Amino acid sequence: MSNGNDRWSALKGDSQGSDGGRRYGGYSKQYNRKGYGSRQSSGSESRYNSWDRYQVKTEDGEVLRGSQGSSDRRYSNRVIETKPRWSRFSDNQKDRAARGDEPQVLRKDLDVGDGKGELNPFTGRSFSRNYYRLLELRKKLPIYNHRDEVLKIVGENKFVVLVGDTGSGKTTQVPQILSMKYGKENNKLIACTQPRRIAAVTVAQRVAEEMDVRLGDEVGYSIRYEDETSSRTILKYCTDGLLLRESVTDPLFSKYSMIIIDEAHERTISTDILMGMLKQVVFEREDFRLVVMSATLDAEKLQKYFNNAPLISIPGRMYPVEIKYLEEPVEDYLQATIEAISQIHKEEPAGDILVFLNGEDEISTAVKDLEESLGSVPGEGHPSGVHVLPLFSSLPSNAIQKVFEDPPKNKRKIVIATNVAETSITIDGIVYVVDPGFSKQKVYNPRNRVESLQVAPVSAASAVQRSGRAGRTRAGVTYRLYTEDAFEGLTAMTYPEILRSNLNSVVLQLRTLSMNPVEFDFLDPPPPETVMRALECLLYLGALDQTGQVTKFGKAMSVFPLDPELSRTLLAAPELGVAQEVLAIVAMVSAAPNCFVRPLNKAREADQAKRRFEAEESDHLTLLNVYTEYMIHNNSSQQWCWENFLNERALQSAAKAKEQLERLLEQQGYSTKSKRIGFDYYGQSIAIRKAIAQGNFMFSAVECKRATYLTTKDNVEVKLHPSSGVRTRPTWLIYNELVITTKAFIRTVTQVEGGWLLESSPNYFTPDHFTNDIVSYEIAKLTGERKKSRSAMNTNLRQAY
DNA sequence: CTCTCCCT
Repeated sequence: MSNGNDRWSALKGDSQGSDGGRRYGGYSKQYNRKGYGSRQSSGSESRYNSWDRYQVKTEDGEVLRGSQGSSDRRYSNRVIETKPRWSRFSDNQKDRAARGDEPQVLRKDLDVGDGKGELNPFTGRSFSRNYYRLLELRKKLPIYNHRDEVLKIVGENKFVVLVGDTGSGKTTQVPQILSMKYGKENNKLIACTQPRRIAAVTVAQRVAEEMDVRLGDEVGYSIRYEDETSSRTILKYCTDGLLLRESVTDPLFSKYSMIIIDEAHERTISTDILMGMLKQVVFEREDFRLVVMSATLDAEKLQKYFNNAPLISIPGRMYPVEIKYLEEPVEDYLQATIEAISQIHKEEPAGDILVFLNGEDEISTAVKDLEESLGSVPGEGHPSGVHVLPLFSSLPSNAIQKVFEDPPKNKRKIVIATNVAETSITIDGIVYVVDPGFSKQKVYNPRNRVESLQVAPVSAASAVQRSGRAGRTRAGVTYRLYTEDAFEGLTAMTYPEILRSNLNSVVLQLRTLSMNPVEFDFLDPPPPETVMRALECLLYLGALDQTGQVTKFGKAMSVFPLDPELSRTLLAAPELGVAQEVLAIVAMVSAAPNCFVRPLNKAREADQAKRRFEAEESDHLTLLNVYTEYMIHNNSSQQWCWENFLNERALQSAAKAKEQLERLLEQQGYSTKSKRIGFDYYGQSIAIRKAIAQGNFMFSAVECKRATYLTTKDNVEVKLHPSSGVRTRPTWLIYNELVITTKAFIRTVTQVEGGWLLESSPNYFTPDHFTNDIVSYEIAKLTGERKKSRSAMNTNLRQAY
C-alpha cells in the first residue's frame, strides 16, 4: 500500500457490518506528518478522506520546506482584533430601569464581598491579603459586572444557557457567584462539569483560592480516583463522565441543587447524555436548576433544546492576539513546529510558548528534540535557553503541576500539550501559541460502522480556542502552521462525539434508568441503527432480556466503569474462582492498554524483557503476569519498570482501577477472593480464559488459513499483531482490539476453546447467524460436536441405568 | 513483523 493511502486504510476495510466499538481502531503506520493543507503525495480517492477538501489542487505550487531566515516570506501578518460581543442583557442602569427589571439586592453576607474588613462567611475569619489581590483581578473580568444578571436570570428560570467567550471568566466566576446564593440550599451542593480532569482540578484550586477557603472544604473537585470534597462542600468541580456515572446510583441527582455544565460546545459524549438526563430531572424535581455554559455562537440550538431557555451572553476579554498563517503549506508539521519554536525563541520578545501536538509519543519526541537543540541556547529575553515541559492527561499530577510553575530564571518555558490545554486551563505567561492544526480524534466511518482514532484537522472552533490561549495574560501571537485558505476550509465545529461512537455502555445505562434510548431526547440523535446495534449486543451479553428490560445481571454490569463486555468478564470470574486474576486483567486492559515501552533504539532489549512475562496461550495472561510482578516490586517500582521496559504510569493507573473495580464487585455481593485450591497452572489458565470468553465472545476470530484469522463479527481477515506473544496457533481466539494499519491486526489475544464461546452465548453462535461460510462451518462443527457429545452422554446415561 | 486524544 502506498503511503498516501495508509492513513485511510482503516476506512476501506471490507467488513460487512459491525458496530466496531473501542476495539476497532485504525492507526496510520507511517505517521504522515504532512502539514495541514499540504498536497498529498499520492491519490487518495476515498470519499471518506476528509482531507480531500483541504488539498491544495494546483500542481505547480511550490511546497516550501520551512527554513530559518525565510520567516518574512513564510508568515503573512494579519492582525485579527477581538471584538467584544455584546451581551443581550446589557448591564446598563438606564436599560434596566427601562425594562423595569432592576436586579434584586443581594443579601450582603452572600455577596462576593467587596468591602475590606468583612469576614469570610465560610471560615468566619477575615479575608486574607491574597483574597483581596485576587478580587481585584476578578473585578476586571467581564462577568463581574454581570453578577446580578446571572443571579436574577438563574433565579427566575430552571434552564439557563450562558455563552461566554475566552476570558469572560465564566468557568471560575459563574459557579462561584451561584454557589454564594444557592450553595447551601436544602443542604444540597452545586456541581460544575468539565470535559477534562486537569481542568476540573486546576479550576477548583483557583476558585478555592479566590473564595479564600481550603480546597476540599467549601470548594472541591471530584475526578476518578480522586475525591477532594467533604461534607462542607458547596461547590464541586468534576468531570462530566464522573457525574454521568453518579446517575447509576442516584438517577435524580438528588445531592445537587444545581448542575452547571461547562464547555458544552465540546460535545463530549458524557456532556450530551448528561444534558438529556438533566433536562428530564428539571421536570421531575422542583428544587433543581440547570445552567449550560458554552463558548460558541451555537447558543440558539442549546436554547431551543432547553425549551427556549433564556440566554446570558458575556463578552470575552482578551488581549489582542495576532494570528500568523503560513503562506504555503508545510511538508512536515513536526519539523515546522520545531522550526517555528526555534524562530520564536531566537527572534521574538520574552514570553512562554504553548504548542499543540497529537499524542504522548509525538510530545515526548518534541520535548527531547527541543531540550537538545535549544536547552541552553540564548533567545530574545531569555539568555539561559528554554525549559520544555510535556502536558497530557496521563501525566502524574506533580508533572502536570510543573506546567503551571515558573520556569528556571532566564529560561523560556515551552509547554507541549495535547488538546487538554485547549480549554479551561490558563497557563500564566503564555504569549505564543504554535498550532499545527491537528488533533487525534475518534473518527467514525458510516459505511462499515467502524470507530477509529485518527490524526485529523481540528475544527475552526478548536483553532480559535487554541489561539485564545495566547492572549490570557497579555497580548500574544498564534502561529498557525497552515495557510489562511486552509483555515477557511476547516469545519466550523467539532462533530459531536456521540455521532461517532459505540453506544453499548450508554444504552445499558439508559436502560438501567428505564429510559428508552430510541426515544431519548438527544441534542443530536445518533443514527437509530447504532442504538439498535447496542441493544442487540446487550441482549447477547445477557444485560437485557428479549423484551429489552434490564436483567438483574445487566443491572450489576451497569455499575462498573467499563464496556459491557468487560463488565460481564468481571462478573463471570468469581464463580470460576479467579476473581483476583480477572480483576487485574480487566484493570490492565481498560486502564493500561499500552504498558509496554519499546524505544526504537532498544527494541531488542525491550522485546526480550517482554518475553519474560509472556504466556504462550494468552496475551491477557501476559498482562496478568506483568501486573502481579509489578505489585511484588511495588516499593521499587520506578527502577523495576525502567529495567523491564514498562510504563509505570500505566501500571499505577491499572492498580487504582483494580482497587475501584474490586470494591464495586464486592458491593454487588460477589466474593473477590480467588480459589487457588485445586488449581494447577492450566486449571487456573483455563478458568481465566473462560471468563474472558464469557464477556468477549463477540470479539472472537477463527483460523481460516495458516496464521490468518477471520473475525466472526464482521468477517475481516486478520493477522496476529506482531506484539502478541501467543504461539500456540489456536483455532479460536478472543481479541481485545482490531487495528488496521499496514494490515488488519488483532491485538491482545487469547486462545479459547470453541465450546466455551458456545456456552457463553448459545443464541449468538448459531451457524445461520454468520454470513461467512468459513465462520458458519466452524460454528456448525462446534454445535454439531456438542449435539454429538450430548447424545453420547445420553447413551452413557441409558447404559448406566 | 508493530505502537492510542479525552473520560468513567
